[in-house]
Amino acid sequence: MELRHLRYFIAVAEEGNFRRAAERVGIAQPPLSSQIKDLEEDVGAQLFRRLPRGAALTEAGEAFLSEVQVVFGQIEYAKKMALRGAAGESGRLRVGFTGSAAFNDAVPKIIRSFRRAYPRVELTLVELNTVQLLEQLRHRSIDAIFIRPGPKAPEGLTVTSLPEDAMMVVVPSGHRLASEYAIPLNALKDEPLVLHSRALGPDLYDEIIDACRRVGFDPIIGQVSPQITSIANLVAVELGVSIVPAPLSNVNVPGVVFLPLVGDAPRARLALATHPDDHSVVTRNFREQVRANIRSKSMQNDR
Amino acid sequence: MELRHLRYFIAVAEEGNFRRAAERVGIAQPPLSSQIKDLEEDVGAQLFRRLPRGAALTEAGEAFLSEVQVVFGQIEYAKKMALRGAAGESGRLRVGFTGSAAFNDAVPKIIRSFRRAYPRVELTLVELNTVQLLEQLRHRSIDAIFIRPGPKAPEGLTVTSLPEDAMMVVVPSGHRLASEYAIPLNALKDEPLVLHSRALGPDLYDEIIDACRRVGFDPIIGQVSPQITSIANLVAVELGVSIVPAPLSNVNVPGVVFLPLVGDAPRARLALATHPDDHSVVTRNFREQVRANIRSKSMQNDR
DNA sequence: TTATTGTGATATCCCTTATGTATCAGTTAG
DNA sequence: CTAACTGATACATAAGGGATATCACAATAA
Repeated sequence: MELRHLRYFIAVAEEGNFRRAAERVGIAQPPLSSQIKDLEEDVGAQLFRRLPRGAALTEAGEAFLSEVQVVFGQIEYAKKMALRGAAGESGRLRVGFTGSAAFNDAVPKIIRSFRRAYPRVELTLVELNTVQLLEQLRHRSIDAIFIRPGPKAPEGLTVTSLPEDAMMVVVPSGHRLASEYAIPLNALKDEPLVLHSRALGPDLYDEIIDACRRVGFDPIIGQVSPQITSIANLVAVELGVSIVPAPLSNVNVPGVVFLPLVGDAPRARLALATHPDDHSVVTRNFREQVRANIRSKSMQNDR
Repeated sequence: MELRHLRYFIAVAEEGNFRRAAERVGIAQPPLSSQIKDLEEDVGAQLFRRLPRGAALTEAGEAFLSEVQVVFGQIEYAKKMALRGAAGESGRLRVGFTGSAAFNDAVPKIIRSFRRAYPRVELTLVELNTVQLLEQLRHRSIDAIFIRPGPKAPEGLTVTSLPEDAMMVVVPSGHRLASEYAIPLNALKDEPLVLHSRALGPDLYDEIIDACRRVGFDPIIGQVSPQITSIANLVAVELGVSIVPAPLSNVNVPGVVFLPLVGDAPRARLALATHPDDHSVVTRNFREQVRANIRSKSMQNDR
């Protein structure tokens, strides 16, 4: 059976007359009769009752018609969806981000604006540490990740840099530095530093250590935090002080004070990375959306 | 576009390889490439990304596939429904009946058993008077009717006779005959007779008048009832007595008594009529069901 | 009745087009 | 580099969808 058979069948059913139906579908009557006959053989039932004056649907034909009419609509819909897919307006996008990136207000803003622009794209969000994110991205089980990279971009990935975040010092409320407005980095040289495990995010870890060394001291590593987001909580119970990306100060943790750094300070870079072999239109659109957001953000024109 | 294109497309999508897909659909690889190309042109988007090692669906292809897969299932379903339709297992049946036929217990029993046997047939029930029923049947806007015909069957219709009902006399509770067990018809010769309008059911009307004449009197026509089913109510308010098909005595009307007739009495024939040009399998099945019910009823083997 | 008209079915030829064969161009492995 | 895959291209072939002419049948008109 071919769609042709169904087109002809519907024409005859609607015209109730082979000759007119033939004219309508643009062929002569005899081949139409022949095609209908073929269809009836395929279906296994007579679809029309041939009358001296036209043709009427049998019950089999009625039943067949009512089911078959939707086929063409379905195919049209399939074509439409294919075009949408080609435009990246539908599909799937799996986005990963580190805990520290999540608190950067640009990231949720980007996610929101993408969702508005492509509401038919099925969006999955995953929070993992940087190492896991990079691994998943290489396996193509995630399409795009927000990470905090080191001074040089990760190799073998397509990277789009986002505006850097400042870093802030976190000290317990009762700490001697708590009342300062801003402090230089080397004010921390005798303080035990609460840091996340290097294995979770080596670049940000190294950035902090390197910055300390640049200003002339080797930091004392205190408690190791299992997640970046819980550093403030460890500081609150006076296990040390820490240095975190500024957006983390948005989290309200009682018992800690966030202080800006002056002078040479570590940088919290933020970047979007995608797989270089990923030519998916959805991913491309997402990267484009990120760039558009960077532009509008730098113009203070977001939302 | 033809179904062939979709079959080929699905094969390539599932195999991820033109050569294997070609083998699977039983053609050579070059024509397969050509057909897919035609399909892509028709859809207006590239459906496959041709890789050095096989072919992968593009996003357009993914979207197209997910919509197109149901098409073949739909067509198979259409074929199945066509065969069901051919067997009279689906379709529509419009059944009409007169008010007096509705109270014959055979009629609802037949409807019920047909519904059980052909649950997919869409059954419509209409209650009208005999004249209207006949008219609708001739226009083919009803498929089958239960009527109370005269001594000779209506002409130009396919008629199946059902068992006759006895007729009973209805008198007000306070009537002088109310205490009898059974009465002869001519006991009513001086009583005004409540009858339905002759226009609603001329055959039953004539049958009653004729029976009275056979036993030697011309009945006095009293109140004319707009419907057969309300005759008992008119009798209850002492507008006269009446003669009705026995099944109507099942209706509980306070203030009336139903009495059997002895000797020569009018007959309440019951018949199913269908249109002779109606070769619908559903209608045929319904007639068959009626005959089966008559047989089982005569054996007291119903339900 | 007979003639006419309109219906779908049949017979036959033709030509479009789907398919097959041979081959090419590109990439990946060994 | 060669061998072995991949899909694309060029061209020949033949299957079959379609056109034309005609038939058989029924309803209608004359």
